[in-house]
Amino acid sequence: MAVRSKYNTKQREVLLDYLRTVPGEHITAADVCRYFREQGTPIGQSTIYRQLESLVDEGVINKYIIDGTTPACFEYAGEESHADAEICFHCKCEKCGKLIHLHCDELESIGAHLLSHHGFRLNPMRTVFYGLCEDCM
Amino acid sequence: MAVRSKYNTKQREVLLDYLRTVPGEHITAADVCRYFREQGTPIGQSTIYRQLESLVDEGVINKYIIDGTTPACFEYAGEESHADAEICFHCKCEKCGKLIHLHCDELESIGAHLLSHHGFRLNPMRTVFYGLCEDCM
DNA sequence: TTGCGTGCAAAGGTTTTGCATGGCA
DNA sequence: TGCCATGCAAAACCTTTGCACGCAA
Repeated sequence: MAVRSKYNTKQREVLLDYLRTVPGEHITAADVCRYFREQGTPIGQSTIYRQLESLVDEGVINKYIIDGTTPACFEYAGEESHADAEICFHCKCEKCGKLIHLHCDELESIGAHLLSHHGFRLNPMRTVFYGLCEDCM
Repeated sequence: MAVRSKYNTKQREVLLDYLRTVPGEHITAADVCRYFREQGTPIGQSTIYRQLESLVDEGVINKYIIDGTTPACFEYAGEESHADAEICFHCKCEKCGKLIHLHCDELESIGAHLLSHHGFRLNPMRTVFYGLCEDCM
């Protein structure tokens, strides 16, 4: 990973600028489209999809896929060495569809447990806990 | 959960019959459609999607979503009463597609943790851990 | 008889692709 | 100058929905 794209275009630059202003937030491709449209400097959606894909490959942003029916969301991860990258878990309510983002040390430990006891390297970015949220219980 | 559907239609019956013949295999909605079409007894795709959804709700089959662009796949899980069934977690390898069933007290404790600390009632039947298995690491 | 299940067709929504144009190096 | 990136439109894709008809209980 960390394969830089060949060209440094204006679109790539402003997209990165925007992503840097919302670290830790989860935004969709549609959010990005809307943001630049409302700024008066729209970017083609294919460009946005293609740039986001590149940035994921480079490790600059993370991509979260919740399920097949909701759009994928992206999160700025940082451009330095990301040894300190935060792990984010997701809980999705089966009833109201609400998505909850969790940063929790205890949950992070299950990754280590799965690896040491079950020989399985958990990918938290792809893993979603299904169940019932507080309001729907 | 485990809410039986009200009617026992012919389509539901043959769909279940088919699923029972491929336990442990991962099949897509399109696979099911094609199977019955080739059998000469086609079933409408909306029926298939709706029945599969019901069966997931009832816990008879599991649904696995790899990502947003590939079709979801389903796996027969069994119809025994799940009232006293032990809790079973699933790990799916993103690379080879292998599915691992886990019975583990430590993992079960995360359900309690999610409930007490995050107000979220985990549904283990629907939750899949994605990552890499031992062979693919 | 009641109302759920079915099936066709069409919509829905996200993501990808074709292709001509424009811009970076 | 040589490619790559862009952007528009349209396609591709899986899945869901509307609606009339049929069938289970």
